Amino acid sequence: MPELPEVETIRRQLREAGVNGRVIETVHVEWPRTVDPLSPAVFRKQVAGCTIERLSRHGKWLIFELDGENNLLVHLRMTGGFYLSQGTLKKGPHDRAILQLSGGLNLHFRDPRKFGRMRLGAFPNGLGPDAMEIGPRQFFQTLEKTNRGLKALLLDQSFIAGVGNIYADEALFEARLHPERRAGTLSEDEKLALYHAVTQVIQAGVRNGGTSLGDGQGNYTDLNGNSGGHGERVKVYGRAGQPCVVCGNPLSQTKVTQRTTVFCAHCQK
DNA sequence: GAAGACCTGCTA
DNA sequence: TAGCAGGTCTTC
Repeated sequence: MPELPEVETIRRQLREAGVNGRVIETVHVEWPRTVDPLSPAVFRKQVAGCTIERLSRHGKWLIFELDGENNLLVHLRMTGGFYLSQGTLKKGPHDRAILQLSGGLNLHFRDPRKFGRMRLGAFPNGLGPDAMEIGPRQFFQTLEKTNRGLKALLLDQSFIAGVGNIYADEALFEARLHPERRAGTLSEDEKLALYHAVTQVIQAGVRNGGTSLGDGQGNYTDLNGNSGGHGERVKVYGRAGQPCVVCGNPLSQTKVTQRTTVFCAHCQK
């Protein structure tokens, strides 16, 4: 569930909570595959005793910059999230890993579907420029190298890092471009519209503290268990059959690259 | 590309 | 009970 804005919200909240500067004293791994390919024992050994110097992010990866050789790289995948507790450790039902930090702060990595991953490394591999930082030139260059469908391209993290299913649909709607439109057919104006749409949608998501939809179990909540405020601003995702906010025609739903895709067949060409 | 794998829990 | 989910990997 979490895309760039949700990860960024969590990063900011972790920083505000004073996680950086603390020593990781004890590491608990409750679901071994969370730390794959390392064994829990090796992972614990490598992480325990390190200081969290800074928290950064690239795309959907949260980066705990450590004082050792490695950084702790975390991907929340579909249902991952963090919460904090203080004092005596009480494990929650979906906790997959817990870092006990200096000062009695416990950082719980919660992940009902167990897809989330914690890795050790300098930096996550295979990512293109971050969606909050990509410039128009860079965006255009990559766009011009391919003739793939636009939705598939936006979801490709090696093209642009951080866009997921919700924000891809929202960006394509804002740009008035059909999700299966081929990159090679875009006019200069359309390329620019897409660039602005992607950056605007992502930035709006960050400003509003991320997107939560419905109240399902896997739904995104921030560090404090609160829903993101962007859900009510979503114009197409999850609104199939409802009227387009621009033209009033019902929104269409299809599958593109095996992902649910909602768009306005009238407005998006 | 497409399809399956990885997983659980909610909704219809 | 079947179907679906905000993500990525691997294997055709």
